[in-house]
Amino acid sequence: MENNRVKKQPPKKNLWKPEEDLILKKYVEAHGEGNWATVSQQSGLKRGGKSCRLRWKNYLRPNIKRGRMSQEEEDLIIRMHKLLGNRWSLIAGRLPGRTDNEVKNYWNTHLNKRSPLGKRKHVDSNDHQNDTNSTETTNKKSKIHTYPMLSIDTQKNPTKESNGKKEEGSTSLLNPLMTDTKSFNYDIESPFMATNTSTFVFDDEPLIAYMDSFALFEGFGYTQGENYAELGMQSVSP
DNA sequence: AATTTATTCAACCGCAGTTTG
DNA sequence: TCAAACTGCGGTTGAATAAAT
Repeated sequence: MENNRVKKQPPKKNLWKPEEDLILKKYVEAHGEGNWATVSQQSGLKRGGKSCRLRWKNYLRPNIKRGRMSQEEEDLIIRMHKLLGNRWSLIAGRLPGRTDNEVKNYWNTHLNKRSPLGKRKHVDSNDHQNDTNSTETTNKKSKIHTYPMLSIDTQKNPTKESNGKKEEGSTSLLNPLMTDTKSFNYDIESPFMATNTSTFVFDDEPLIAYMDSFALFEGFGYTQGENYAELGMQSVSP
């Protein structure tokens, strides 16, 4: 299925061509990253800045790791997704050489289906935000973020969702929430527990928010086996 | 062998946060 | 202070390919 997908590459609409890659690579190596909006003008590429940035970030930048995820990487994705939800850039930040897009795709195609509740759409179908207009509330940057493990209702947050730059691979998942402790509601769900659909709402910001999420994550001290047992999941190769 | 269905993943889209003038 | 431009993110799409019929 996923093997030998590169054997033949007929021209595909909007797919980057090797010569385009070369131009972009040389340009970035010469001028550095950033200023993506001007790349197409300066380099002659007929691509938008966002497309150039994405191509560089996901395929051209140094130290990109291609190919199958190792068991260790897969385990880490599962564990981190339990903690972080769909924070793909954060998860990818802990996987050297892997991109958020790759992690996201891998989750959606390989791991999500293994979840007892199936794909995210099924997960969402079970929660409050999917009552009626699910497409509005679950897609894009909806104000209510629902993750398998942790969701943060930012509408109840008087401050901005994030007051700082999202730091790729950083440890500041909950840091933005530290700015105001007055009225946060955390809906914590446990989709991996087949019978548990409980929702916990904290009126006060939990202590967890003050901790480095990854230090916390590591501090759980899970071994992989224990972690899977807790998740009700099994470590199964694709 | 031909057709249909399922899967994968690169790329795009829209939104929100940040920066700049 | 504000608006426009830029940047980065997660969700979604759709072509290519594999598998099933």
